[in-house]
Amino acid sequence: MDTDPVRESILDAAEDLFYARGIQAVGMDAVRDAAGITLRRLYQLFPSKGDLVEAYLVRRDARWLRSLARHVDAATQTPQARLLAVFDWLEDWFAQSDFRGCAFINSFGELGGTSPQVTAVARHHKDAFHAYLQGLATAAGATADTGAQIALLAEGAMTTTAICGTPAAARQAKQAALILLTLDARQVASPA
Amino acid sequence: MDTDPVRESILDAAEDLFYARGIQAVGMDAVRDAAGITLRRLYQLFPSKGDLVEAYLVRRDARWLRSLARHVDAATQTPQARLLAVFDWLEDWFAQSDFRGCAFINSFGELGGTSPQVTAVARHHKDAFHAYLQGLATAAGATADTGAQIALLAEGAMTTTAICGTPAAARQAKQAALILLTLDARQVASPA
DNA sequence: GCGCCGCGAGAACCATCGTTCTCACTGTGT
DNA sequence: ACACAGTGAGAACGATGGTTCTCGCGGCGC
Repeated sequence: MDTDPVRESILDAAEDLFYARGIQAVGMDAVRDAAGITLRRLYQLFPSKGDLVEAYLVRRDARWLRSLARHVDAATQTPQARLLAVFDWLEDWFAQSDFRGCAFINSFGELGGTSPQVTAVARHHKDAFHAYLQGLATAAGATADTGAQIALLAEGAMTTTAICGTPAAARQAKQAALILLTLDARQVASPA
Repeated sequence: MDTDPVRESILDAAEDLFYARGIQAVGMDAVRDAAGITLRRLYQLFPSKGDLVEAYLVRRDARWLRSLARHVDAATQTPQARLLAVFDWLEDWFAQSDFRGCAFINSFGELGGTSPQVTAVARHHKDAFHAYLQGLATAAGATADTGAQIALLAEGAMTTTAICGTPAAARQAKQAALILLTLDARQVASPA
């Protein structure tokens, strides 16, 4: 059910195109060409472009978080290392030649003002990502607030890398996260 | 020259619409209606939509940074307070009812993949903002790297507030910035 | 063999949108 | 008074893109 190969190849093509060029800049014809199918089949599986966009975002959300979690789970030395591994994963992602920022931030910027569906998926994705980071942070002995702050660093690194093209942001964010984390664990800073 | 009232009112209308709905979702007719002028005048002042978009972004860049700098200059108690005032200004911005994130992040997400002009203005804006923060940070006795980290917090707060709608991000970012700043000034954390 | 259902390929349709053109009108210099 | 330059209002044009339709064909049950 979740593994219809035609559906997946359509979503593969749509993801490449939407992520690289933006959603509105990609026509259904381009998706058809890239997927190597007929327009008829495309509309049978996704009755409208909005459905295709939503499916693209939903699948990317699930895969993105799963890939991150796998990388984090691969570095299970300490709870702190798990949290910091997030930024190594981000750094690898940023280094990919086709990196163009967070698909959900981009989609929200493009369609958040007019499409409640896109807004909902983007919000769901960010909520899940931030909750995941807060879980890692609390597991490392920090407060949820520190987890939220570390999430802000990760978000900032994504957009900064995308727009400015500087590869330093991931490492800067990691270093800041380490400081916030160790400080919080030692409770050096007094709470606001 | 810089103060043609018709030109400014067109840019006012375009800014409202582009920022609220996204650029591609706003037609030139909508700009004409909102500005209360004729299409002919519109095209006399901005020969193409691309020109209008670029002028919108360039003006917003200048005004945004000027408004921020004015707020910072109004709080000249200490160099540290100046840097932290940035986050108070952000919090005020985030609280505005029409807040929909950073116009440059949004525009980049929408058109960065296809428009070099939009990419260039967005990059210029982010470079200027980050340089400004790094200047405030070094003035407060921190390193430029700490300034860059604080910039990541600010960027993350913008997108998180826009997408998740949580009003806490500005304060969380401010608190994290304070920690990074004081720690860096005291050189408690060893560099990576 | 023979209807018939579903498919592939692509044209067609319809709305939208960026851009330009028409046309009637008005103010102005002589 | 009159030629004329520029304007407002809106139609028109051309391209694009989402969506649907046509047509010819191949497989499948009787």
